[in-house]
Amino acid sequence: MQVAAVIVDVPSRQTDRPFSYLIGSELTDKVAVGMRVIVPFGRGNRLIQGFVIGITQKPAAETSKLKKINEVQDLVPVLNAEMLALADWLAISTFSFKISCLQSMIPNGLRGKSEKKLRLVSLEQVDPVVRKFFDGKNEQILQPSKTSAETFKKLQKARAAGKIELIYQVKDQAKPKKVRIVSNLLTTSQAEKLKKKQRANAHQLIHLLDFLADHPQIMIQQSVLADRFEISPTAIRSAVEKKWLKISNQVVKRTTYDPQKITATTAKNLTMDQQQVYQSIVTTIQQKTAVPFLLEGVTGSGKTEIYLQLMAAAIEQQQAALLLVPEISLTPQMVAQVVGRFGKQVALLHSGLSIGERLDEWRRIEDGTATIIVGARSAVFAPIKNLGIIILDEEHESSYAQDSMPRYHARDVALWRSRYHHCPVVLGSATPALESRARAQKGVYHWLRLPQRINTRPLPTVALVDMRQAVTQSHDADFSNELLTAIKDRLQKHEQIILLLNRRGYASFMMCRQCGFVLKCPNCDISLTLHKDQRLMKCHYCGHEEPIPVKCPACGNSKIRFYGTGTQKIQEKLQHYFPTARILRMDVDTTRRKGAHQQILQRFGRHQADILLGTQMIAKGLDYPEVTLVGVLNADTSLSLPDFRASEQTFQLLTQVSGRAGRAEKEGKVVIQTFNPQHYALQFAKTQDYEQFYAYEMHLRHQGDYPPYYFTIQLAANAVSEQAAIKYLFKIMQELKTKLSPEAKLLGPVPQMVLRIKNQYRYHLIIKFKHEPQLMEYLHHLLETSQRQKNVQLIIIREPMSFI
DNA sequence: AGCACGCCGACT
DNA sequence: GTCGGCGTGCTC
Repeated sequence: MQVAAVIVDVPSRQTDRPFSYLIGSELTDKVAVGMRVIVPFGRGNRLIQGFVIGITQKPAAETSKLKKINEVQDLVPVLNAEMLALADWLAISTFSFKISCLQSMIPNGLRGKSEKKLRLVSLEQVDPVVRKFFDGKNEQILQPSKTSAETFKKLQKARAAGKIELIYQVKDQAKPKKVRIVSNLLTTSQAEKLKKKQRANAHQLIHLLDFLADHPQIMIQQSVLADRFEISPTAIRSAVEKKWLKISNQVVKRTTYDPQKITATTAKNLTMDQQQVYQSIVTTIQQKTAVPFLLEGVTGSGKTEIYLQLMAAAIEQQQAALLLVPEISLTPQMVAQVVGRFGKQVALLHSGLSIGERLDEWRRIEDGTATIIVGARSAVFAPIKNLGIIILDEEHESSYAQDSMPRYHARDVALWRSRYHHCPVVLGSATPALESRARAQKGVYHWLRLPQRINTRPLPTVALVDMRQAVTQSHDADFSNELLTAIKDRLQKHEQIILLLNRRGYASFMMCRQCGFVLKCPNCDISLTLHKDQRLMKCHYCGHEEPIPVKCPACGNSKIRFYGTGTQKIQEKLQHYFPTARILRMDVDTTRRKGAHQQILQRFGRHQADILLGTQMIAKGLDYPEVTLVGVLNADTSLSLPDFRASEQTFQLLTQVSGRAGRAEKEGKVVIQTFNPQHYALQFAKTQDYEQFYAYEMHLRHQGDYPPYYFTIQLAANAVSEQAAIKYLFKIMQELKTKLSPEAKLLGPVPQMVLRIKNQYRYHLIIKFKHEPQLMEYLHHLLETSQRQKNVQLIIIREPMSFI
């Protein structure tokens, strides 16, 4: 008998192992490793999705107790041997559930959605609430979020009484797209003849016949016919009736860009520096060796052109290329560059795609139609079969690390795949992550540098403004006179301005000036954030929201104030200073709608606004020649965070945003406002000297025993009882002390930055170590046994982004 | 995660 | 005496 090992879609510690299912005779030859199946699971035999990770032969005697696979969802496996091996490695190295790893490798559209359908069996003596739920129909899908607790209970009761039947089903989320294809049934001479017969005022039909005469036997999408050739649907309908045309439905792949709208570009000549870098890397493509490169190149040093030519080299060898960029850098500009060079063999994967578009792009990669793959973090799992090169641009970007299970870093996955495919990886950045730069130092990565800007244009001048003094002059804590003067000057010259509001670890909250009361979330230990546009106070951790109070909930006084600088407030101020300036604001509020982000950038690019005001998201990958001034309003809010990476992140942000000034003919200026002008991160940002920053920061990391000198692991314990969480971690710490070598360091248990979230107390323990061969195994053992510690949930995070 | 089984309080 | 609360433990 054939038995399949199935990883079921139940993300929990206890179900994180293969379950055996019988492959019924009707499914033999239809089930293969890597396919999605639907299986009954648990006592109620509810149907859920699963992945087949192995098939074995078993004697019939051993299979009597096994359940059978219900259905096979694929004709061809969605996961190949590489992906299954990668999932194994990912699950182990990131302490994640296997199912979470597998799910993150396929497009969302292939992820089955479990649904519960209720069927009314008997109409006799049915509770009115239940009757209302079914609303005249005899089947209804149960949506727990939309069903009231009362209805829920009544439904359960009716089910127990046998009046309702519960049906489980698994539904696909994406459907293939069908389009209407118009086929011309006329020959040129027929069309000409018919044209002469038309009445002179039948403009539409004559126009259509002209087209048909010119394009005999053409098959074309109806929408294209309408858009490009301006043939109205009415004319098409009447032509179909006249049997000139035939319309049929055809399954098509949705496209995410239109190559015809993008101008083709050709390879540019490389400078000597670029040529050298290119040569070192291209050799490893040709020799098919897995060499990791760190390409450290200042902004404007022409990294992108090298990427494009390296990808072309891979294509020349009949291999595919993967380019990873941070989500926010995946702008139409960026896409146009790649598509302009490679045309329709480019596949794009980013969050702006619909489920269906994403599925189609994934299929194009999978079947080998697309060989140049550009995408954000999760594109690192693109099902590319024959990889020639992987490029990770802006490799220091924290968005490459996923902060939910599986907590992977795209860089690590890229390195793994490079070893699997025997192809090089290029990690590119102007400001590499310290870890990467240190590895280059040690020779783990092959270090390449581009120290010169391509046109030898000087970097923009950077001015640090000491806000402690500036405030006394301008009487405005947000704008110094120096910045205001600079803005005024650029506005007069019709040049553009980018203003960055560094809002990391910063939000506007409510406080009573009478009694000092701060409005907090009832479930979490965090103050609620003001969302002016939605007229709500919101909790960013659990989603709790409540109306904005008009008087203090504690003392009833109406002297309440909202603290913290929001982009909205800054925009109002700015408009007050410069009444005629056109200001675009980009923050979470204005970009919530899909595509809004791109829209704002495009408007700014077309110079339909003078000032772009925004948070972090405006700092990346924008290249607007008209921008000659970049202002950073509050450089140090991110510095004050109790996090060992605070300086690094501040330096990277400031360097990056500075690079936005003066990219073309005009010289750029950067004004950075700060309350800590003497801080080294700001001083080095002023001189834009990464190497010096690196040396200094490494010295501090060494002193503080921080990464990259130590590896780190965070053990987080969440529990309703504060004592239980502390006690559990304390027990682990005692045990760890006996297992670890003396050079390993343990910190904690200490409360996490936000002590309580969703009514769970959160503590953690940090392990810093250099070489502990037994540690990973012990931690996995810990997770397996932790399920018995019912009241405490243990989460293990390898190399956490911060310790707070 | 769900779902059933099982053991204690407030109702007919 | 039963209904139903949610603690506990298992899912091929």
